[in-house]
Amino acid sequence: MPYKEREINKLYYTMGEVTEMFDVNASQIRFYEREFDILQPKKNKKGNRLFTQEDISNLKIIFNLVKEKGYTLQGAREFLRTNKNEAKENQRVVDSLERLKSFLLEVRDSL
Amino acid sequence: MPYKEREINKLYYTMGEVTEMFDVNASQIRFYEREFDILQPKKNKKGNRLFTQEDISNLKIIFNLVKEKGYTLQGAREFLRTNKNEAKENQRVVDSLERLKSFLLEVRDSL
DNA sequence: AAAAAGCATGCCATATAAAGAGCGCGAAAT
DNA sequence: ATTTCGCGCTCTTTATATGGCATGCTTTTT
Repeated sequence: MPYKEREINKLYYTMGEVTEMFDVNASQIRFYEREFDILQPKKNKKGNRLFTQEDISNLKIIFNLVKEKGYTLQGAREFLRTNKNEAKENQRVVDSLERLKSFLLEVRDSL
Repeated sequence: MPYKEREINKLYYTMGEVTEMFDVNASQIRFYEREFDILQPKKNKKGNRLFTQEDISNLKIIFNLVKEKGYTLQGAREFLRTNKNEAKENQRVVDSLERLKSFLLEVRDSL
């Protein structure tokens, strides 16, 4: 009989659990769900939300950005969006700078 | 048209210059002055504001945080309190790159 | 069965934040 | 002397963010 961490690795959290966890009310969670694409909890046949660990994690990030860091919802959205593509963006910047460098060398040589 | 990092910097900027520089209206600048301790432009005998280079620099940082990054004023205040030096340095780099960019654009157009 | 609890959607109300607008005044410039 | 600019002040407006309610449907409890 293998050891299972059922409590810790819960599959799904209910709306009530989530509101208690973050000490907010349900309408705010639903509101955030509308505001942030990354929040997409599953729903059961009845329609009740089933928040995954991933959803909880995303909510933590969002609440941190908004409540601790002082981002607007808009700002938090953009932050999340650009952090997702962080690697891509870095590469893009590097490429851009490389092109810039060779251009500068050309300019210098033409003077 | 040589590229110069350093520009001849004015000692003081008037309210009109500042509002045009940031494309905002005066009440917002005055508002920010109340909201951010860091903003303390001098005033002449008449009471008109004399914005120093330092004030401009601080305004740039604030506008970047609020308009680009999506911070609330409250969030920007806290950010500045703990990251003022880093923010300054970042802004310095950004300014430098933007001057470089416009220089490059001029070069391109002159070809 | 009846009552209560939990959650759904949808709409409206509220609070605060952020920005803009109007005004009368005065100094300086044209 | 008229215009321009900016002052402080106050009032409004707009946007953001959150809360709350009405109603209805299941599930759980009494």
